[in-house]
Amino acid sequence: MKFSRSIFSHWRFIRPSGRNIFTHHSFGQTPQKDFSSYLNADNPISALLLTLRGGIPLRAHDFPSVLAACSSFPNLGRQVHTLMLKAAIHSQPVPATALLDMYSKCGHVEDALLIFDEMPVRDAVAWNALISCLVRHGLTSDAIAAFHSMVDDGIVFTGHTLCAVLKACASMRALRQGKQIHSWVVGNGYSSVVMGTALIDFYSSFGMIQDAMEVFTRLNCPKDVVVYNALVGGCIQNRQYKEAFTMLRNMRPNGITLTSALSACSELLNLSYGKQIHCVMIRRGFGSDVILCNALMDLYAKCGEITAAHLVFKLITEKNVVSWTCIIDAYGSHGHGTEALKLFRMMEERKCRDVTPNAVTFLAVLTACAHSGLVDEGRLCFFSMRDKYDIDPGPEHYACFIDLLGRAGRIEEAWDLYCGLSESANKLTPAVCVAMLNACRISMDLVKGEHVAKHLLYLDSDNPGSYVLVSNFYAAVGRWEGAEDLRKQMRGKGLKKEVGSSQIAVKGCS
DNA sequence: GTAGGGTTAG
Repeated sequence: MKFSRSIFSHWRFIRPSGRNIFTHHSFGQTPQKDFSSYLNADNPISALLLTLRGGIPLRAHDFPSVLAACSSFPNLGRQVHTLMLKAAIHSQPVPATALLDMYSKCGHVEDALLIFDEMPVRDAVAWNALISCLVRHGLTSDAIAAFHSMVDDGIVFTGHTLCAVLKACASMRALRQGKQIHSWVVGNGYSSVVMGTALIDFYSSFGMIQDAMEVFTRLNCPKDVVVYNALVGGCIQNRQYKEAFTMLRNMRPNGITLTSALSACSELLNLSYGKQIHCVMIRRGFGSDVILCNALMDLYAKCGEITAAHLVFKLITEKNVVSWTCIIDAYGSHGHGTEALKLFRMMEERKCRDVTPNAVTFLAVLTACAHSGLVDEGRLCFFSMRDKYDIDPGPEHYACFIDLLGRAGRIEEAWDLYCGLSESANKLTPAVCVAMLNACRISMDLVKGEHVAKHLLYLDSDNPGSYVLVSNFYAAVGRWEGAEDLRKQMRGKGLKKEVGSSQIAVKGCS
């Protein structure tokens, strides 16, 4: 790919650090040496595994780092808890706080709270860990209550406390209280880059991007990539794309920055910036990153660059269900149904864990069949959802399949499906009715069509689009008086069909 | 031992 001028050309090549905690995982002949080297090399999981296999016991001060490494492995974490009980150090503030945090990060809130309850002495860090745990799990009012209890207990709160409370304020939509924290932070010299990030995130969540920018500008300490990302993300969430791209030009991005940048490109359908971000991804060693590649692939496909989308797909080393769904949808929505089906079969053949097709994948496959008129393939796929994958087809799958049958003139088969749905009211959605009505229009079936039309107008009586569709149906089958009557009903209700619109970036970013 | 950034497919 050639780019005349890159907006991101000065971004330097830096490989992301991706140290794997299992990298040094091999049990040598000298466990004692391995044990301490694992701990020294910050590879606590391997040290823990040696301990659990009857090796050297962990020392009291080893527990916090081992627990921190267990935050994605709850079963290991529980085993560490048992070791702590045996060593009678489970109630000491430092290891107990680490234990609380481990349970919190593993999603075991009840266990985390139990640890806190059983702590005989609770210092500020223990309280902070508790408040963070409550905020993390959406228990915001409990978090605020805990903050008050902490103060009541005479514990002096810290910057950590205020960051967690600020997050709670954002999710409770407590703007005034959050602003109070801001004033307090400024007045008492609690500013830091972390606090600044929390404040930027807080103001962004209220759409107050100017205030977020002011926090950033006034930040009187070295700015790191996280605080930049918070502001870039805030700008994008608040649709301030120009500001976001200006910031992007003046920073050194990491994977998270690029994720935000790609989401902005997708929102704007801006392929030019997308291609430049693609170059940066390659230069910075993110060329195979599954999340970034999926987003990029989708952008290429949305912009009609199907070959580029496929190239990106091929480069993903660990393709997930989203990657496969994306590429199937890319081909399918551009009328390449056979290619989409070929990819779907390749996906099925993989039979790997995590790459099993899901409901979204099936929708992509059905859409692909519908766009290319592949009736038999579509039918096979529709029925394999339940038979082979135990996925209950949703109304969107029915709508798509009925549409496919309707276009092929298979009105009776479509009707049978439609009638079968009448028993489950939640599946007979306006979209299903629209698909069935179209099928009736194509087959000029007045009786069935009138039945469907009636139901559509019952379900979607305030949607002008439904009246237009029904009116078009009557016109198509030659019932002009019916068509005119519908238009009159629509006018009588004061409904007006909105004019369709679409947009694509031609120059610049907005 | 506790705090800050994003999450991709319809």
